[in-house]
Amino acid sequence: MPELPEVHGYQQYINSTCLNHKIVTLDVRDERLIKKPIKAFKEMLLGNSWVSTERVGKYLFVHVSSGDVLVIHFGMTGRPNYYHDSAERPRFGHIDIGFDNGYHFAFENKRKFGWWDITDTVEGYRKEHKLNIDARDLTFSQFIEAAAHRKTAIKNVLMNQSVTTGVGNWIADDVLYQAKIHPLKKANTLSKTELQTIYDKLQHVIEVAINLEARYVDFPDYFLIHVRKGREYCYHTGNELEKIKVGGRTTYFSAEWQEM
DNA sequence: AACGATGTTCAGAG
DNA sequence: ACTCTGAACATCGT
Repeated sequence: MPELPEVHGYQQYINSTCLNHKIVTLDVRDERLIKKPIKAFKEMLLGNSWVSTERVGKYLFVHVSSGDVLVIHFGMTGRPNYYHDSAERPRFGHIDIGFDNGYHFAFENKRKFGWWDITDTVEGYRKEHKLNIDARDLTFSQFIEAAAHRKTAIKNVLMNQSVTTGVGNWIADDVLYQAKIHPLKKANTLSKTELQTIYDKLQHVIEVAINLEARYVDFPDYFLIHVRKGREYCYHTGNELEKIKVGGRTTYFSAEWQEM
C-alpha cells in the first residue's frame, strides 16, 4: 500500500537485503511493467549489483554498479519480497531478480500499476518528470512557493507531485482532517496560518507513519485512517463522515470539523 | 458480479 | 507556457 512512508520502509528493507550481491538472472513476466526494452534491463543488471538507493516521494532509485539508475515505482499495490530460491516464487512477483547468493528479489505487483524504468541521474529524472522536493524534506517556504498560488482544491495540491512528492490519497485526507481544513478549499484562499497548519500536520502524519513503520492500526486514535471507509464516524464530533470525489479520488472528511 | 482501489500519465481545455 | 480536469490504465478483492 505504498505512499511515502511505505516506500521508506521498502527502501530500508532493500538496503538490508539486496545490496552488493551479483545479479545472475532477471525474469520479467509481464513486459508492460517495464518502460524500456527488456534488453536494456538485462544489460544494466546482469553481472552487476545494486549499490545504494535513494527515495524521492514514492519513487525509489537504485544505483547499479553499471553506473545506471534503476527507477522503481510500486504503484498502488507493489511491495518488495526478498526470498530464498528454495521457496516458491510469489504469486504476484511479476519481476524477479536472482542473486548469486541463492536469494531472489521479487517485485510484487498485484494490480500491475507499478513499473521499472532506467535513467542516468536522479536529478535528471526528477526534472524531467516534474517531481518536486520529497514531502519530508520540503521546508515551509518551499511549500508556500509551490502551493499557495494554486487555484485548485487544497487536496489536489497536496497530491500534486510537482508541489511535493510522496503524498497520496490517504495522507492528504488525514493531513486535512488533522488540520481541520475542508478538502475542497482552494489553495489560494488559505491564510498563512492555515497553510502553516497544513504543513505541520503533513510533517506530523509522515513522521508518525514512518516511526510506526506504516502499521495503520498502531496510529494514534485521532488519525482519520482508522475510520476512512464507508459509514464511519468522526473521532471529534461523532458525526458520520462525508464521502466525496476530489480530483477523481475518493475523499473522506468530517463536515462539522473541517468547515468550508 | 459490479464496483472501487493506496498509483501516474496523458490529452484537451482554459 | 503553465495549470487544471477527467479519463485511462490492470486486475484483484469485496
